[in-house]
Amino acid sequence: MSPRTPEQFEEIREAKRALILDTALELFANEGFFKTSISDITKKAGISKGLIYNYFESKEALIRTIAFNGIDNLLKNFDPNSDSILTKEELQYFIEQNFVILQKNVYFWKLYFGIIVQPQVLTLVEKELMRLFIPLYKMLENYFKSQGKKNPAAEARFFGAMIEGVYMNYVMDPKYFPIEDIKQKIIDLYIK
Amino acid sequence: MSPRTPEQFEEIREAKRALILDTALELFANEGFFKTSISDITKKAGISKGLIYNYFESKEALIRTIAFNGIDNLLKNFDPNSDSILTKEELQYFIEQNFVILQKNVYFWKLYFGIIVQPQVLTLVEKELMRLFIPLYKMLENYFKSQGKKNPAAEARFFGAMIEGVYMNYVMDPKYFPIEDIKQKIIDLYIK
Amino acid sequence: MSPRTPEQFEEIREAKRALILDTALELFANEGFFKTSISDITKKAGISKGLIYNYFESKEALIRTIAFNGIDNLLKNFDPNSDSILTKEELQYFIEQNFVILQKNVYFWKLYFGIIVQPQVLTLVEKELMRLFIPLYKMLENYFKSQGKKNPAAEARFFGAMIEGVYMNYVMDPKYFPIEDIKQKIIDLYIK
Amino acid sequence: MSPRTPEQFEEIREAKRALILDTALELFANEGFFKTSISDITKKAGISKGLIYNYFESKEALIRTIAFNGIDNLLKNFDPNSDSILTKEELQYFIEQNFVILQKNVYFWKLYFGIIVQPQVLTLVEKELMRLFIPLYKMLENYFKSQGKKNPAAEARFFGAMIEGVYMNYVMDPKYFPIEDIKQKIIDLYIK
DNA sequence: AATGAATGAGAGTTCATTCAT
DNA sequence: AATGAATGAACTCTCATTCAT
Repeated sequence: MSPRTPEQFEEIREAKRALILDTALELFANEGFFKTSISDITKKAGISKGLIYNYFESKEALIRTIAFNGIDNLLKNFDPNSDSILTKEELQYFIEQNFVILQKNVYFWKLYFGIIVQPQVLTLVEKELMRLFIPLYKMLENYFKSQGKKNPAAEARFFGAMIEGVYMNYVMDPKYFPIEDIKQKIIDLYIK
Repeated sequence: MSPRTPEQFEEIREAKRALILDTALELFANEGFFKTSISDITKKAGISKGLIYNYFESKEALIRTIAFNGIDNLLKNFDPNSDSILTKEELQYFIEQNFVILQKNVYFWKLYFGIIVQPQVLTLVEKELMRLFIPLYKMLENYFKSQGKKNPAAEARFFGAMIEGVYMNYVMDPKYFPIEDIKQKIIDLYIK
Repeated sequence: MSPRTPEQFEEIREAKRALILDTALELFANEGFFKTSISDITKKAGISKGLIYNYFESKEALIRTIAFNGIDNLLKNFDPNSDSILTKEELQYFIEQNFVILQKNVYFWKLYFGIIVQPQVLTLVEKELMRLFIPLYKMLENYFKSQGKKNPAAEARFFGAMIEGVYMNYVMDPKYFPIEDIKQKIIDLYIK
Repeated sequence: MSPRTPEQFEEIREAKRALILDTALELFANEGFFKTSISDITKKAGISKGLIYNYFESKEALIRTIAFNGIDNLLKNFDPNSDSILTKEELQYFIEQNFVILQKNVYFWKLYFGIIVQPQVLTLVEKELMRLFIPLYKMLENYFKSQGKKNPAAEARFFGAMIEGVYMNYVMDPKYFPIEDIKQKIIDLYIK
């Protein structure tokens, strides 16, 4: 008869919040942000339409939260120190980590591509996403400079574009894309 | 004041059709398919809302036409003969052609990425787009086989993914992406 | 830690009830009935959303209670005996009392005008409000009749309308409305 | 078969616009702005829900248009020249005009009171409404000054408040409010 | 061939109210 | 007595599409 304790409420909130985020991520990733209605999300999550606004201010706030969560989660796995220069072994580890992360976060990467290819749509999110990759590019640039490359910035951008292309092809067709062979190919290319 | 000949009518129709397609392509590419309303297109094209349905059955038919036109236009520039095997010189030409086409069709490629990253959205279009690239992949596979590569299919997919990654980075940031350096880098990589 | 007596419970209930009524009055008056949500009230009162329904059946019941309380409180200050006929001195006192009450209950009067100008909205409340003014009108009518006025009913309604107009202007702009001058003007007008 | 001429379209638009404005004014006046939904308006006007947005940007734009139209229409009947000073005869005409206007625009005045008593709701409209009455107050002030009144500003505000009170009582109960008697009473009061 | 007024389904969002605790 | 998560109906607004002219 007595009300739930604040801790109980907090538990409920956390669980429900996570349910909404997970459901929304899956739908946004698979169906696209615009094709996914709030109704779609609440139906799949088994909650009422109103409840989602108890947890998120708006549909855009929802995707922004998802995007930032994803990036946070991502960067935890990298922690690139852009000042120190990578050794070849560390680059190999970095590449391999990339593939681990890719395969563990397919939904997130689908969403990521859905966002970046429509810049005007979610400007804020997109700008933030970009900014988060800057340290990674810096790190790569430093590495290529240390390797005596003539144009380390271009090398870094090529590396990034290549990885992004591989990511995109994988998330679009994870079943048949020869991800292992391609990982090996990239390692051979950069680690000799 | 004399009545128009059937040929003149046809000319007018063709011009209007092209106007609609061009306008829609630009808007779809820059603003995204969902953010672009039929009204946006007719306003920018200076025509009435009804007229667009005189030429296209629906908004989806419109984007499908644009996508197919783009692909057609694209393949004209390649005309890959998947039976004959490329020489190294031909591959170099193929790569260079790729970059020419990329830079000549930025709008189309923006649209392309907008479409493929949301498969469920425009299933038909996406399926067709994929199918059109099969001969190119076949051609690449044959080439890598002729070069004695162990896994020519994976090599082809890697090549395709890499190109796609470069394309995507270029269309998102054509001003600063070091496209020339990267073209050279790819040529060096594959042509030695 | 000793259990509370029934009297203490009653005290707590009364205090909570008053808190809700005061908070709601202020918000209804300043922001309007429709613009004020139950959430707004509970937030400002520092209570939970459920609690308000422990004290009031519905949002409409809440405003109805507020309106009736206000009127009760008002009439206590007048206690017009509609049978006995006012002297000039008593009318002057009545007028002066009016201005005291106006300045002491600005929130209530704001709410009052918010309610009466939208009759269909809160029919019940509005009907009740009207009914409560009948004795005042009767009293005024009697007074004007005793003063030999040809049309005492019209005189009473004019008096009422004038007062209402002054009230409305005051609550809308209490800082700059020259309330004292106007009180004097009315006294001069009716008391000679 | 040929499309309507621009003139025909203009005619249609004007007629429909007027229908929407009239319907909305009646509903806003009688039921209140918040109680009246866009659906209520379109249902009563016999049009589809979407159409209203072909003519007005939003519900607020709709009430703003109605309010400004009403004021425009009103001021046309006054055209107060705030520099020249009214004679007694002109003041009498002004008062009589007031009552003509009141009785011809009952819906507008209901709406007017609905708006001004909820200042926070439609700030913009309300501010504008107020501004439009300034010349009238100025004119009254000048008149009372010319009559040798000690406090012409307060006299003007009292006059305005009294008129407003009468207006409000009339629109709330036009059937029984003794408007003619009260008009005479005011004329007697001010014209002697 | 061309117009744009009109439709209506469905979107995102709000909020009075309920209810398990 | 008290909590706040949860509901669902109703809201404002959008937009692809239709159709009379």
